[in-house]
Parts: sequence; C-alpha cells; structure tokens
Amino acid sequence: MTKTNLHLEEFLPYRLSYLTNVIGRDLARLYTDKFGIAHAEWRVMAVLGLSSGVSAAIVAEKTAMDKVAVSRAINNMIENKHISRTFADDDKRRSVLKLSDLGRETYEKIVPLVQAYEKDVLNALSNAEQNELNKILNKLKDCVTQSK
Amino acid sequence: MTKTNLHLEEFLPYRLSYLTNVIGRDLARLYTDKFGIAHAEWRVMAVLGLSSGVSAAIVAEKTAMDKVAVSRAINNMIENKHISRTFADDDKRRSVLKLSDLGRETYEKIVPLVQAYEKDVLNALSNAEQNELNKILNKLKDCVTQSK
DNA sequence: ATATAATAGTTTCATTCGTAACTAATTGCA
DNA sequence: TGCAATTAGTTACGAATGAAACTATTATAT
Repeated sequence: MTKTNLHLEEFLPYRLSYLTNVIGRDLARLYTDKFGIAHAEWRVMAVLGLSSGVSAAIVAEKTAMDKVAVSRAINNMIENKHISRTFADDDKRRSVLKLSDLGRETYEKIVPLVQAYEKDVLNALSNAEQNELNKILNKLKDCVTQSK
Repeated sequence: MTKTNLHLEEFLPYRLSYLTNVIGRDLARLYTDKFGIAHAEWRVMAVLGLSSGVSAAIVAEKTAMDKVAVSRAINNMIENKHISRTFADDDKRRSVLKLSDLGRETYEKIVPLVQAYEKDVLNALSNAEQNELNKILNKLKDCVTQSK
C-alpha cells in the first residue's frame, strides 16, 4: 500500500504560483500605487510601448489576456488619456491603439522601475543560474503550451 | 539618449505569470472538472491531507491565501461534506479541521492526477535541469520574501 | 478583578474576472 | 449579388476576490 502524500512546498505548480503572486504584488506597488495604473492596463501599456498601432486582438495575444479584459483595460486607458484609439481604414472593426504623449511619459517612467525590480530579483542568482533559468522557462513554456 | 524598451517575452515576471496561469488552468481541469473542487478548496484540501487537525489560520499561512478566502473555502467544504470542523478545547475560537472520509477519498484521487501532471511537466527537463530549477526557485523565493 | 488589547474567524460591500450572448463589420461562397 | 459564417470588440451577468468592519474569545496589564 502506497501512502498518498503531496508536499505543497515541493510541488512545482504551487511554488511557481507563490513566486508569481509575490512578484506581482511587488510590481503592482510600482505602477498602481505610484501611477494609478491597474495590472491589466500595465500589460496593455507594455505591449503598446513596443508595438504602437496594433489592435486589441494583438494585445490580447501578446499578453495572454482574454479579449474582455483587454477591452476593459483599453476603455479605462482611453478614459485616463493614456492611449488613443482610431479604427483601421481597411477594416472598421479593427482598432488602432497608440500610447498618447501622457501614456508614453508614464510608460517611460514605469519601465526603469520594473526593470530595476527584475534585476534585483535576478541578482539573487549567479550568471550561470540566470542562463539556466532562461533555458528552463523556455522549455517549460513550450511543454505546457503544446498541451493546450 | 537611451531607448526605453521592455520586451515582455523576456521579462521574468511576465514569463512566470504566464507559466503559472497555464499550469493553473491545466490543473483546474483535473480537480474542478472531475470533482467539482474549486481552486481555493483544493489548496485547503492539500494542506489538510498532510496536516490533519490544523486551524484555518495555519491553512492560510501554508497556502499563502488570505483568511477570508480560507474561511469561504472551509464553509463550502463543510457544505460539501469534504471536511469536518470542531473547535479546540483550549481555545474555542480556533477551528480544528479534518478531511472527512469523503474528503480524504477525493484527495487520494486527486493527488495522483496532479502529481502525474507535475511529472509530465518536469519531464521536459533533464535531471540536472530539475535540480537547478529547485535551487533557483528556492533562491528566488528567499529573495522576494525577504523584501516584503 | 477588570479593562484593554490581541486573535480567530465571519460578514459585508465594492471591485475584478470570466463566460456567454450580443452588435457591427467583413469575408466567403453559391 | 446576397446570404451564411467569421471576426473584432462590447455588454451583461454570475462567480471569485480583497479590504474593512464586525463578533466572539482569549491574553495582558494594571
């Protein structure tokens, strides 16, 4: 007879989710507390900062958010004047999203903060470990995504 | 002049949260779809499976859930007959939580499923990488927790 | 002994989130 | 052309979540 035992502290999904939650909370302090940007909005902003002019569907794809969450974030951000929205000439359904001047200003303030935080976390690891982690996260991502 | 650039696909917090979400969704299929156990309830169950008789506060601590979430999960689980609750003799505020026979039965069905899933994911990695990942996750956890 | 503080847990309320149903625009095909 | 199917995005609604206020019990300090 085998004993059924699950040690949460050693269980990969639990450990990942724990880390993710703590890091998410720390990051939220950087953009929510200081700039009033909600998590979903920050993710949209992060996409538009690099890929100006894309549609809501592209944002959803790049952030792995669902389209409802993206739609809501976008509407808030238009409200806040962080982005502008027009519609594509060749397809009036498709939105064309861009950071406004204010949005880009905010983006450029937030990016160094979150990058500094990331660096801080990564500094807990040696260079070799950082490289390993990269490789490992890529492998895990491929593995879990394929099974979707 | 430095360009402000944040590549989401290379940003550690994003990658972790992506992985966590996909894995969480996969796992939920194992316990929610088949046994009607919600995420919060599964986490409580995982603690009680190993540590029978602990209080709600201990469950909250071990799962990193907040006490409101634990309270609700516990009430659902009492409703579902998955756990029993008494109160400690020496402190009538403190609950004493145990899996019921039904609860343990369910637990013993779920554990092998989630362990098989974890194994599946870990099989994407070599043994050496699995060891590295262990070490790295421990380091990261210590690093982020200390800054709380 | 009694008042105050602290602790365990619950309830309330406001927000967030996701699924499903919906509208509007476009595409495909007969 | 014209009708069905698809796609982009929004709205509506129910479930999950979190912060704050609350109840009940126990610990502490005078």
